[in-house]
This record gives sequence, C-alpha cells and structure tokens, in this order.
Amino acid sequence: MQYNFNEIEAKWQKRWAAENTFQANSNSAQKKFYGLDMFPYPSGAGLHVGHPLGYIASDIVSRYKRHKGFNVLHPQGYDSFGLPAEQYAIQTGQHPATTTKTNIERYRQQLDRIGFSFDWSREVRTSNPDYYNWTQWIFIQLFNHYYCYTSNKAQPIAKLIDLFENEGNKHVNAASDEGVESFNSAEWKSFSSEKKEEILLHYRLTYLAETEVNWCPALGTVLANDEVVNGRSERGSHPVYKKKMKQWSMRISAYAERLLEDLDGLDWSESIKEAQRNWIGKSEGASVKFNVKDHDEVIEVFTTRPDTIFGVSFMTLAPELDLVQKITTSAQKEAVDAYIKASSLKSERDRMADVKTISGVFTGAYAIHPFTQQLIPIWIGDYVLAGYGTGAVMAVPSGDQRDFDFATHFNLPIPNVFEGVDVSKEAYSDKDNGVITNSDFLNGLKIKEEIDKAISAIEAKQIGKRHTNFRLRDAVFSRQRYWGEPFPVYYVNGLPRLIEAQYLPLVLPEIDEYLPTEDGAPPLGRAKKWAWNTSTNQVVSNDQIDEVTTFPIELNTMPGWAGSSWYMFRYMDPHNQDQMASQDALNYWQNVDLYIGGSEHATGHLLYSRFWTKFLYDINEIPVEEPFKKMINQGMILGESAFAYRIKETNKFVTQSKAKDFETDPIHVDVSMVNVSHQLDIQSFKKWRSEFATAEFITEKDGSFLVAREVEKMSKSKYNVINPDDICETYGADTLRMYEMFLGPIEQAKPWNTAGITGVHNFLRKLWKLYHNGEQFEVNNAAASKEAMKTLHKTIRKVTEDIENFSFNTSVSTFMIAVNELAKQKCNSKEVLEPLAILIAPFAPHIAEELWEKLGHNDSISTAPFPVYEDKYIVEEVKTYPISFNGKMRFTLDLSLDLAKEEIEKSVMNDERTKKQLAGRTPKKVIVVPGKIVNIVG
RNA sequence: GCUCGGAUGGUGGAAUUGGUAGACACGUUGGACUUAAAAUCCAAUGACCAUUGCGGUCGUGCGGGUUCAAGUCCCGCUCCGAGUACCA
Repeated sequence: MQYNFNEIEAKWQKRWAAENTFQANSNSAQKKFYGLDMFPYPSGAGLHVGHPLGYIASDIVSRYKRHKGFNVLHPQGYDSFGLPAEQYAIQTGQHPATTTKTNIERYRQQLDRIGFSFDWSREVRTSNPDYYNWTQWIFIQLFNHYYCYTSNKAQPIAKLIDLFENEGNKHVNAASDEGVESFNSAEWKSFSSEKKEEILLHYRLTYLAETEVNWCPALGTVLANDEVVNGRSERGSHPVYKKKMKQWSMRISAYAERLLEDLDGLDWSESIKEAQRNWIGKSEGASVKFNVKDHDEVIEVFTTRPDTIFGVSFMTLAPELDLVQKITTSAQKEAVDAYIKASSLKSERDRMADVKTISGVFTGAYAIHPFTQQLIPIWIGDYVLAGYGTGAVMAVPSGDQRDFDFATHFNLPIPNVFEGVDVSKEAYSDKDNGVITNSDFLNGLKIKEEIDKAISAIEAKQIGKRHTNFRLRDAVFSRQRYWGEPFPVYYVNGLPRLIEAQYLPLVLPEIDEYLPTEDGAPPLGRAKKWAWNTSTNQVVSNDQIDEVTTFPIELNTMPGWAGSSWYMFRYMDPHNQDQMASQDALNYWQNVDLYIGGSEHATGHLLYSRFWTKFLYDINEIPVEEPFKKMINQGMILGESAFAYRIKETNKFVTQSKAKDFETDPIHVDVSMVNVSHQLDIQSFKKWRSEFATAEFITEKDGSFLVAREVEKMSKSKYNVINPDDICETYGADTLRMYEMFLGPIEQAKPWNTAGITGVHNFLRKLWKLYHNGEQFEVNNAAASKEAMKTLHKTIRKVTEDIENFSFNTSVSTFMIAVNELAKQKCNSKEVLEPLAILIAPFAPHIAEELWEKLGHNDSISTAPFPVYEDKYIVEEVKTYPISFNGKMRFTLDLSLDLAKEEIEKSVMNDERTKKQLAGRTPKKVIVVPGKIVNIVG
C-alpha cells in the first residue's frame, strides 16, 4: 500500500478540527504546560518556510507534553494591528480590516496544512474590539497608578494624592519626570484642579508629556527607540529626526531595576539577556550640581567617575537643552544659535555617521567648580546626548577619551589627575586601576575608595548625591496612525480625562482616507463621530462638542506593541467579557513554560511584555512577575538566491562559468526556475517578465545556462522565497516538519536547501513500509526480537533526551537509524511498532495517527502515553574496546564488560595485534578505562 | 570599539564528563532490476600514499600549551555572523 500523504494529512487535519482534539482545559487537576509561539503579524506575503521553523519545534514539544500527561495550552492568534495593512490602505483605499482579514485567512490555511496542534478555540486578534477592550483597560490601570520606590511597586494614584495632601511631595519617593516643582501640603491644596492634574501627570505610569521623539516623516508617525535602527525606521528604512511633541509615554524606566535584576532567573539565551542588560544600561555614580556664574541656573551632571572631579576643565551641554538659551552670552549667541540649528537639522543617522568630526561652540558662560571655586567654561557639543543622564557632562579630558578629543580640538586645558600616567597623547580611562593625584582630599587613593570618598564629600557639601542612571528611556506610546487601538481618553481644557472602564471598548471609528488631515492631525482627525459625551457616556458626533458635557477624543492610537505586551495572558481565558482573564485561569496557567521566536524582539516586545507583566502583578491582576520562563530563539532560515549575469547595457545573458569574460550585472532570478544543478529554465525565464522575452543567452557547451547562487535573507524582492504549501503538496507536511528539524540545530541560522528533503521523505516511506507487507497492512502480535527491543529502547532514550534538550535534528537521525535497523531485522512486531508510532507522533503526527488507527485504535494518538525507556533492554554485555597506541586507535577488541582492569589489560596484551604494534617494545604504561578505552604508551 | 555567538568532508550536520572524529542525510561513483527511464535495492565515498591483500601518513580556522589521550580544556591570534554604539 502506497504512503499517500496528501490523503492521510487532509483526513487527520479534518478529524482534529472536527473533534477539537487539542482543546486545552482550564479546570484541570492535571499538571499544565503552556507552549507559545511569538505572536505573528499576518503580512500579505504569507508564510515562507522560515516562519514555521519555530512553530514546528513548539508543536513537537507541545505534542510530546500531551503524551507525557500534561494539560497543554498551545494557542495561536494574530498581532493584527500594524503599519503594513495601513500603508496598503493608503495606497489602495481598502480598509485595513479587510486586508487584515484576508491575510489572516491565508495564514490560517497555511498553518492548518502543516498540522499544528493549536487550540484554535482560543484564537485572539489584537484588532478585535473584544480584545482591545482589555488593552485599553490596562492603559487605564497604568494611568491610575504611579511607581513607589519605597514599596518598590506600582501604587494607586489615590495614595499619591493622599501623600500630597498630607505632606506635599518633598518626601515622596516615586518615579517621576525630571524637574517636578516641589510643594507642601498647603500649597497642594491651594492648587487648581488643572494644576493638580498636571502635577499628577508627572507621576502616572502612562503620561502625556512634551518629549523629544523619533519623528519619521515618511511614515508620518513617531517611533519607539527599538523601532529605530541606525537612525532609520525599522520598517521601510526611512530617515528619522528628533522632534519635540506632546505624546503618551510609558514610564518603563520606573521598572528598570526590576527588569534588570529578574533577568537572572530567566531561562533565556545569554545573548538576549545581555542585549536587555545593555539596553537597560545601568550605571552607578553621582549626580553633581555646578552653579553658573552670574546666573541662578544650576547645571546638574551625571558622572560615573566623581573621583576625577578635580580634573574637570570644561563642561559640555547637549545643544537641545533649554538651559543653553538662558546662559549663552550675547557675544556668543549667534554662534550658539547657528550650531543648534545645524545639529537639529541633522538626522539621527547623520549625527551618528559623524562621530569622528568634533564640533562644539563656547556659550560664553562659566560654571563654578564646587570644590576649587575655579571658573569652568561651558560649551555645547553634540557628542553629548540630550536623552542620556541630564544632557550635560563635566568634562575630564585626562580621564575620558571623548573629553580629551574635544579639549585637544578646541585647545582647552587637560589637567592630569592620575599619578604616574602620561596623558599627553590620550586619556587614561582605565576604570579599575590608577591612583588619583592633584585632587586635594582624594590624593593617593585607589579608584573604588576614592569614588566612595568623593561621593561622601559631594553629599556632605550638598552639591549632589549618589545616583544610579539608566540608559533605558520611557517608551513613546502614541502613534499618528489609524490602524491601532484608540486611547480611551478625551480632553477637557487640554487635559486628558479617561473614559471609565465600564464603557469600553472604545471602538475605532470609520474614516474616509487613511491619511493625516490637512492641518497635520493624525488620521483619526478625519472621523466625524469622535467626541465623548460625559453624560450619556457615548461616542457622539464632533459637532456636539460643547466643552461642557461633550469633549474631543484623543486622535493618536496605540503602537504595535500595546496588544502584544499582554496577549499571553488572554489565551488563558480568551472569551472573558468581564476581565482580561479570570483569576482561576491565571492561577492555573501562570506563565509561558516555553516561548519560541526570533531574537529580533530582544529590546522591544520582550522588554515591554516583561514591564506590563510586572505592572499587572503589582496591581494583583496576575500571579506572576515574568511572562516567559523559558525561551528558545530559532535561527533564521535563509534563502538561496539565484543570479543570472546580464552583459552590461544589453539584453544578453551569459552562463555563470563564462561571466568573467564580460562586464555584467547580476540579476535576481526566481528560484523556482532553477533546478538543483543550478540550471535555469530559459523558456520560463523568458515568460517571467516581458523585458526578458527577447533576451539572448550565451550557454554552456551542452546548451544549459547556469546561474550563480548566494545565501541571502528570504524575501519576495529577492525571488528566493520557498512556500511551505508547495513542499506540503509535493512531499507532505510530515516531511516538511521533519526536514525543517533535520536541517540543523534550531537556534542556528541556515540556508534552505531543498536538495536534502528527499532523504527525509524516503525515511517516512520506509517507516510506512515497516507496517506493511506489500499492499497489506500487517503487524503481528508475536514477541519482538531482542535486537528489535534494543533498537526501540535506544530510540526512546535518545528521542526523550533530545526533546527535553531541544535537539530535534538529532532525533530525526535517531528515527532514521531506528527504521533502518528495524527494516534490516525484518521486525514486524506490534510490541515495537506500536510504541514507535507514538515516539514519532510529535514530529510526524499525520502518519502516526494513520498507523495508530490501523493498529486498531479509535482514539487519536495525541494522548497515548509516551513510551518509557527501560534499561534492561539495552544492557550490553560486550564492549568493543578501541585499543590505542600512544593515543592512536589501531584496532578494536570485543571484551566482556564484567572484566576487571587487570583482566582487560591481560587480554589486550595477549592479542596478536598488540604484539605486532609493539614490535618487541615494552610498554611504559597501559591505561585502561573500563567500558571506554585502552591506551598503550610506549 | 564593546558584547555575545560561530568555524568539523563536495554539502547540511553528529560526536556523553576529555576516551574509536565525520553518526544520519544529501551529493557523487559503481552495480542489480528494466527494452529504456524513473522508482527501488546493494556497495564505495575526509585527503594523500600503498594496494593482490595487510596497511601507513595527515586531518576538526591558525600558532602554542596541558594530558596516557584534545573537535572538546588553557593561552595567543585570524576570519565570519548577530547585537550595540559618542551612554559621561
């Protein structure tokens, strides 16, 4: 009987769907396992063979856990708000919801065809109002909380108001914006409600503030720091500029310390943890205030080297600082203004590319050194970033290379504060060694001590204090876009008010065009019905806005990461209308046991999710502090692009081996027109694009035309995309699943090469044949042979180990070895073949189900207990010892494992071959490791 | 620059705690079956030398070291990939 994979796979996919085979149960006494794939964005391009790699791995583990008796939650859904659908809407006028729906349907078809054991009854979509109701709800909770550093958790804003009423804000130990004015209880009480609201906004965990943002004109929106790559937008690679705008932000910086500390407890790859550590960027030191001569203004700097404070010879401020305007002297004003203008016009990218050029301008003002009272010139320079620390540095040219370069360039003094070190050529920036000199009370101390001593002195003088600074910035949360969650916010006198949670969801309104309005407002500015009536609590038409009961609603929408920051909890109870998820479900499922996805989300999604999880934990909404206990990052599957060489300025192509004789341009060719021997199908190529219809070809001697190949990222534009549907059609989903695993270690990037797939496909056919005799399914009930049992148990042991270690490529080899051995043994025994079917079920579920059914079972194989390895079947009595001479293996010798060291040595020394190797020499030493090896030295 | 990975046949990749390097698969070559092809099956396949057979030398990016024994451990490099980048 033929292995008819198409028929078998369709049959079981239908059965699984009809019988809800993979539905998870939230009320279970069973132990739980939660396996999750990173949330897919349903792009218009559909899936290519790289996407399912991680899904296959998590599916194998999920199926394995079901066999092991776990109640498994293995859901899937869509991160369905986002830029591409909206860009497409702008071009075509098609509603993004329509595009999204179409894309999701295609994704679903493709996913279904690969035979995943997803519980589709739990599907979520972030663009669905039932879902974003709770995204909006979380936003409200964030708004209604602040971060208290004393209790080290989020606290209700009402508690903060109490504190303000009782004692003002002098002793409040809370996360807030820079430079919040201080007030006492009486002052607070005297403030207007508007003023109070403004102050509270400086403390709320999500807040509206004028901030410097990454503005991307091409996309018409701001971007978060992690969405900017090398000064360009991650999507589309458009230039990004700095701009001040009033935006919603998330006070993730309040959680910096916890986000950093808790990394240690996570079973994630070291590289992702390290990326997060760097992104959070904790540094310890001191903040120090410098008075400005003839001004009331104070310059506060952050430094990790307060011990070098006597080496300060100038100050540098970021040009963007407001302070610059205030202190610049009239003589320098023109130069300073010109410099500020020039640097604001540079994009982030230009500024970064310009690292080597040193630029700056003197402001004319002087700071006063707090210890020596010396006057220190204040400069501005764009090597100082407004966004880090206070945007000002105390420049110590002898101890910092950038300060040194700046000083050298502008001929500023370089006072040396290091004993016995030459600082005429470069700064001495060693942070572990060195002794301070020329520094009054710090002279002669080692770095660690002197830092402490310097901070004590600074604190005693009340000019600063010990301070820990984080690189992590608050995350901009507004997007000037249509296709995202609306904020549940309306404005009264320009101040934000929140719509109460009971009136959620606030549903995205319809608009005529997905573009900003003429006066530059976000697309929601086009909505006709986008006002909030506070007496009826409804969205009403804009013409009813009276600023008494009816007010305008926020026009920005939330960013892509809003919905994806908490979706892992919604799967636990996806249809709950009253809560984000029930306490029972949250307590039972806890968090994700295994998370599989790419490492590109290291500083975005994976950090934001951790932040929201900690917040939800703080407000007692969920029982865990971390969303993902263990994570595996699958490597990218790369494409193998094909190039045909076209002779410059002609329509003539030349085969690869002769290309060097001409001046050519390589042209990407669709890989579907190229065979495994790299020969191009010229006829298809001519039909492919009209410009090639009349192309001429210089071929090899045999008339074939060879292309060049190169490994690149798989992408539509490179014509190297391999579609999993095609593989399923030709070889079947089971083959695809096993082949993707067989390619190599899951975490490693690798090129897709279809050539090897036949090996895996043949293996499945051999497996099928084991259970058949010609046309007939045939498995006998006789006891299996000793060898067959040994093969089986060896396989059980290795496969179990491999799954636990995520080493799926080696399990596929193990199965191949098992089937080869069983075929050789002519094993046809149910005692072996039945457990074998279960073993392979997580990898190749369709063929396993079919064989299981033929073996006489009515239930799905999916919960059949996983075979348990038993030692007794593979106990060896004899070991084939490698016999080495001076470390080189010369021959092998079969010896009983019972033998003692001395007996082994005796047998080896008596062997003819030993005598021959020694050729009469007497060995100096004989090393015998029982069960392992014998090595004769001499 | 810094951080984290990686480098093993023609190819993808195996190799327990340091203990037979190259499992498994692709590809290639030869053979069987066939009128032929495909499919299938069998055999060989790291390089070099030797060959009737037995065998030998070299070999895991490079150079050292530790050890009876190193792909694996240590020291110093080279190259490739990823992340990050004026972070005070």
